[in-house]
Amino acid sequence: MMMSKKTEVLQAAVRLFAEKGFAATGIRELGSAAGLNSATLYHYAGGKNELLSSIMRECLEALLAAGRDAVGESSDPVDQLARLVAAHVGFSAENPLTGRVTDQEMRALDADSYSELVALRDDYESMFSTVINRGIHTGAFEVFDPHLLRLALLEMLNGVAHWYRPNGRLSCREVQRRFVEYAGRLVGIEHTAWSQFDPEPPVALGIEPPRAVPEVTSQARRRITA
Amino acid sequence: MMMSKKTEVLQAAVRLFAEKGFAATGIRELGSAAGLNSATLYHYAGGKNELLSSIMRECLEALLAAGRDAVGESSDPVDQLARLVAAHVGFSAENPLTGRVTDQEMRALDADSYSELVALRDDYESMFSTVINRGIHTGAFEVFDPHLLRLALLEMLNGVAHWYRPNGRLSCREVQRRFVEYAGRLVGIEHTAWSQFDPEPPVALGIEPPRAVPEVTSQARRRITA
Amino acid sequence: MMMSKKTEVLQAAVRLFAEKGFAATGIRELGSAAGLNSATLYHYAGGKNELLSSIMRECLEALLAAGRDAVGESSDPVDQLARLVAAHVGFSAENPLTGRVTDQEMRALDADSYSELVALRDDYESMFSTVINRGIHTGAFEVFDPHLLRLALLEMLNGVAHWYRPNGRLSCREVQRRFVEYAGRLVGIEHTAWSQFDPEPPVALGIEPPRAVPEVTSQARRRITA
Amino acid sequence: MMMSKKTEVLQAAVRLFAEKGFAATGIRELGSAAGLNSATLYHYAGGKNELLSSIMRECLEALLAAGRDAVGESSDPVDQLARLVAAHVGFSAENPLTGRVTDQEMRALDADSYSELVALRDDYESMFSTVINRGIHTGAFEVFDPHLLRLALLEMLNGVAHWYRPNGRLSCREVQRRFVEYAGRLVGIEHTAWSQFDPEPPVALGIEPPRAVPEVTSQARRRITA
DNA sequence: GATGAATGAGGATTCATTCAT
DNA sequence: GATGAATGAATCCTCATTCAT
Repeated sequence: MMMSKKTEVLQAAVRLFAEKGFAATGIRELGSAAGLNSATLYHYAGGKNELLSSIMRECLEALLAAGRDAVGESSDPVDQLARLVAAHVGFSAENPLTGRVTDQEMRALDADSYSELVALRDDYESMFSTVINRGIHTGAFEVFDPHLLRLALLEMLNGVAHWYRPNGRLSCREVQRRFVEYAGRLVGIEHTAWSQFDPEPPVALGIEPPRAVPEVTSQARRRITA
Repeated sequence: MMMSKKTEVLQAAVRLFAEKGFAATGIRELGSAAGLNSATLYHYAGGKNELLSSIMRECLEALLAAGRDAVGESSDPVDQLARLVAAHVGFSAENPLTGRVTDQEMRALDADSYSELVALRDDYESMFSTVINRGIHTGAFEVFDPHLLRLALLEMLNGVAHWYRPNGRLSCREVQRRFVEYAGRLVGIEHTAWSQFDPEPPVALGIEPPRAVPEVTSQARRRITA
Repeated sequence: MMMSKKTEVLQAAVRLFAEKGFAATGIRELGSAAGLNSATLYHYAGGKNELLSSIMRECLEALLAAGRDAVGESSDPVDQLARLVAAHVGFSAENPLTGRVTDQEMRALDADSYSELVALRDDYESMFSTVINRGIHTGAFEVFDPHLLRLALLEMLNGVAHWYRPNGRLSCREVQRRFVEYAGRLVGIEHTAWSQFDPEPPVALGIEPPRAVPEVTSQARRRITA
Repeated sequence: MMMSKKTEVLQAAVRLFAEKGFAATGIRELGSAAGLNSATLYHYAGGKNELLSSIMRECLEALLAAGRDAVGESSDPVDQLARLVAAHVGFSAENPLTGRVTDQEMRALDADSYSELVALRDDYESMFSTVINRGIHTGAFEVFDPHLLRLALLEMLNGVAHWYRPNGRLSCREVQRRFVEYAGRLVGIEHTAWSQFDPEPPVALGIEPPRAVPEVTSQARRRITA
């Protein structure tokens, strides 16, 4: 199936913004990465700022939807946390570049987009607070300082986008399961509670650039770390 | 005591790089933030790139030194991990802007500085691997996938620089103690093991800009998160 | 016939480089001399260095071609020398600004262009050596120190670009014939040998700026020297 | 004997102006080449422009004096021409850097210095005109177009400063004698007329930088051309 | 005599963006 | 849809020069 030109442009933007940063990426660079004249790019995507806010909106809306799905599946906080963590990790592993851009380039947004997108992000993060608080309330979790823990947990999860490599040692599913265990430990749950848990496969965004499929040589394999 | 002009320049640079990013910060902006003509800035600090690499070198060397001190205090992996975590958290809380710049702007470095500073960072991170592996070896830790856990732990610790506010709800010392507990849970240690632990107060870098002491209004208080 | 914009730019550059020197000519100055914003200039011609190397390449290639034509017309060294001298003088008189720039700004070239263009120049100059040596070998020339003579002769010929004025006392053709006589004397040939010689009219480069046609006042006439 | 600091500064300026051109030479560069802070340089030599005009004044006055000496030795135009040529060649060979700067950087002078120094140069060059015209008048020279010939001759002589290398194949004295022969041919004199001529050794200017004495290896010797 | 500090002006180049074609 | 041409503003950095010490 053909990909729309606009999607190609967004993919190129995600790739370059993730690699070099928004401010360090030129609009001609973006154009030529998408096979377009820089003027044509305006036709498809508007200026550089709109490109960025489109990316972040797409990312945060998908993340929010995934989070809502996760939480909606069950009313048990233990289950909800597992699903939320797995969803976040899966999302980050499947869309690492988009995730990194969204995480790091908030400051580059113009005022309007900033408030719009911060609101989305806050909505998303509040789901974690809710679940953690309910787990404590039900006695399932034993947490030192839930507010602080939410910050710690989210940073740990966001970090996945920093180091995950699609052809690394661990599959996405394995990383999801490990992180569910880590999260469980952080909230004070026995390991056994998760043993049956089977994470949902993550959603791949249309704007996440395809991973350059590497020729897997033994040398390359050795360098891949996770 | 007077602060050297060079230090003032570095502080201004840290503040702006942290706030807007390296690429988005202009050299005139840096100059005027330090009360200097942009040309004079070159007299003290060389160009923009040297400014960045100076900052990161200072940061990583101090972090490495703090890490070595922490590990050197004891030969018990449980103790070493606690000290390492407390040192990292303390460093990040005391020098959040410097820490964020160092974390996020690696990609902006020229080739030479990049390899120099990556080497420092790798040295630092390998201390965590060493301690984790020793803890597993002695049976003190029970870890699912130590390599992955080190990644998760480091991201959680680095995150402190993202959200810590000096006048927030928790003091640096309190955050240190909490994070030692979190780290302990991640490696599978009983709470009681840490109960006596008293973290070292962190080192404040000369280049970390002084925190703008806020007038504490009720509105501001509401925005402060940790 | 319209002249291409790129050619206009090169003409402006030749004029300014000849008048003020490469280093003393600003890029904004170049732009406005060509009726262009300095940024637009980059669109047509690349940076200042490319402008210079384009000029010199064009000049040396044309000179080399003219020299090869000259030498190729005959196998008699006497004839070859006459044609070579006439070609060089004609070229210098027709393209004095381009010639001066090429002569004087070698040192301003970047390393790559430098070696490329020095090679062209050496090729050109070696034609003189060859002809002089052949003339000595056949007995047509009687020369004290042929190597030194080639240096002296070439400087004399290059000098034409320093003083020639298109509307001066002597036409290009007259200067050519005189210089053929001078060259003949330097290699020890009787005057009569050249009497029939009729020089080729020189090639005008597209990048040589058009001579400002002067209003011929008596004052101006007095200042014109050749 | 110690050299005055001012002389050191002028030597450094001559060397750099000759090598890179006036406009491309920075004042800090000049300072450090003379072992001075750039501010101190102002104490000894005034600004960049004064440095240049000092150099050219020194050069042209010495050249003019040498020319007057040469012409004053005899009243025979044949002899006068030989002495003038020898003096010019000697001067150029002994002071090539100063000579090149003086020749090429006229355009960089401010208006006042320009008229002053052009006047000196014109005085000097008019000596050649005078001698040539007298030689023609007495029947000693047979010249096609004396005005043009003066131009040709002077360019040939000035050229010496472009290629002469002090440790080259030919000594200064040898080059002088050859060029007297060449000049003689240009004005139509029999070789024999010069056979006894013994050129004066040239004057070395105080501002001409000392030639870097090369280690004379066979390889270096091969690269030296004249 | 000597110099570090300081600066406004200007250096070359790239920027994001628009618009006529 | 697509693009070459165009530009003002901004980029980092270096300039020659002055002056207090």
